[in-house]
Amino acid sequence: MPAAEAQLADCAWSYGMKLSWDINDPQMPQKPAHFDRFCEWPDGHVRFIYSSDEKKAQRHLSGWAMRNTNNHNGHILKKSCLGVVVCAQDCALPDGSRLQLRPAICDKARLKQQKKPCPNCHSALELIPCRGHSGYPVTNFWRLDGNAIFFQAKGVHDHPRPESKSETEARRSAVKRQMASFYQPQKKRIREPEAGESQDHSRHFNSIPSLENPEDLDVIPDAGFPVPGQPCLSFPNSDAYKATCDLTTFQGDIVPPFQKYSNPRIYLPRPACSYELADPGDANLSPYPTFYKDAGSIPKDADWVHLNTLQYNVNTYSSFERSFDFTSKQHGWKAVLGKAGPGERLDQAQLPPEAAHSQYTPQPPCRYLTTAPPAAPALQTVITTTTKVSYQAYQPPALKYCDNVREVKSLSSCDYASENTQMSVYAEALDLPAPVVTATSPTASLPLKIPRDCWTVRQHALPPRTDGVETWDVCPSGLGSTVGYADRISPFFSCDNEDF
DNA sequence: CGCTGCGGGCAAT
DNA sequence: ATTGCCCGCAGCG
Repeated sequence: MPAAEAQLADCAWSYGMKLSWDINDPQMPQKPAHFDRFCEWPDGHVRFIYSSDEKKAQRHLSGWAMRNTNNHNGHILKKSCLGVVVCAQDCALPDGSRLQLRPAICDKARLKQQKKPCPNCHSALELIPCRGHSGYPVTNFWRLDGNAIFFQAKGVHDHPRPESKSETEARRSAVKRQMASFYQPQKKRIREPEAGESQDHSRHFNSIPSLENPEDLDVIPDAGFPVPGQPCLSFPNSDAYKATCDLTTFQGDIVPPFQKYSNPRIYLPRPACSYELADPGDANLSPYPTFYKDAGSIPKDADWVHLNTLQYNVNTYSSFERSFDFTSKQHGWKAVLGKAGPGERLDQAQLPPEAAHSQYTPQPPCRYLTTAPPAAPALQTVITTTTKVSYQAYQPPALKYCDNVREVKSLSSCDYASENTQMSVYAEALDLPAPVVTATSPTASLPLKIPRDCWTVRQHALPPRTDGVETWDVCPSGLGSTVGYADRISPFFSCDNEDF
């Protein structure tokens, strides 16, 4: 897996953020010196510059479920996030994680999808809309200019990651094959793994955190979770990564897949830029042979059929969430939003974004990287205040400058990282309320372990924009990272942005 | 059948 | 004017 790791490491570095540009600029940077590796899970206010030869950029792919949004600008493709489909009852999958399906992009298909029952507990499915951009869905912008594809994201996803597109597709194709083989009379039930699907799954199994009592575990997060500041991290520890790869634990849905590790430290090695399927050579690692609990009642729904795989594929960071009381936050969020079924979106849309943000925020590791020590009461205060600030900041683009570096430093009880793993972040992006919650979450009681316990945020003397926007460098210690850290630090900066 | 991009149209700000 | 979003259409796999 060295190649994949290298890829991730590359992906973690954003050239696009080093340059000063906005997707709406009349002139894009001409002839970029080099291009960014494609990042499948961009989060936060990030910008990438891809080569126009980059296939995935050409197709405007994203791990997030992004749908086309008409912005009446033929030159800039805008997409907005659909969120994630979860079980309305928040039921636990066999491994303890939560269902997180990829919302169908097509409206009709999505409605249909939401009418289906939870493949795990048969209760309703529920679409968690994305409100990561000041109450609106996170938006991604694509613009082709010359030999470069410019990508800009606005907002921080305030929901878990859905399945990636490749995972969904793999699952669908797997279902087809599954059904095809099942309906062949006397066909053996223990199906042989098929390269096309197993390659994907094997990769994801490799990334499965092993756990029994997630709440008791130390977690070293990486990009397996929506990470505004580090959407594409490399594995912090490849040994640990391998340590979670005992595939024999996935050979049945009765045996808890993680029981072997009663008290492990969890590494969440899910590749953030996992758009490539793994080596088909791992075909024998497919979970399918032991898939069905009851071969006599094979569901026809793709989500059903592939559930066992899905739970590993899509929830590699669910254990992380649980480690941070994710579910309770989710419930709190639901409480605010009211009960919802399909079509809830409209109801939720009526809510002030502050409510959603302050109640429901799956907390990316990087947010915890700011090991802010405040206790819960302080958290509440900050949430209220900063969300307001953030929201206000979003309207009139009156710039206040982010000049308090010390506050940033105080966010992380850490040393300072090496210079060559830095990324730049524009202070202009500091506008989102969502990270406020997380940035101030007390981590002292949380079982989180941060890689090298350190992030660096410092003012950056990079190409000053004429509009007075300043640039910041943010870097996780010892790790290449990307962007969006601004979102985490925004509340403390009380920065307004220029509202891209 | 679903994904994707396009573009008309509407409503709110 | 901008932004968000709904809708339908067409091309594609």
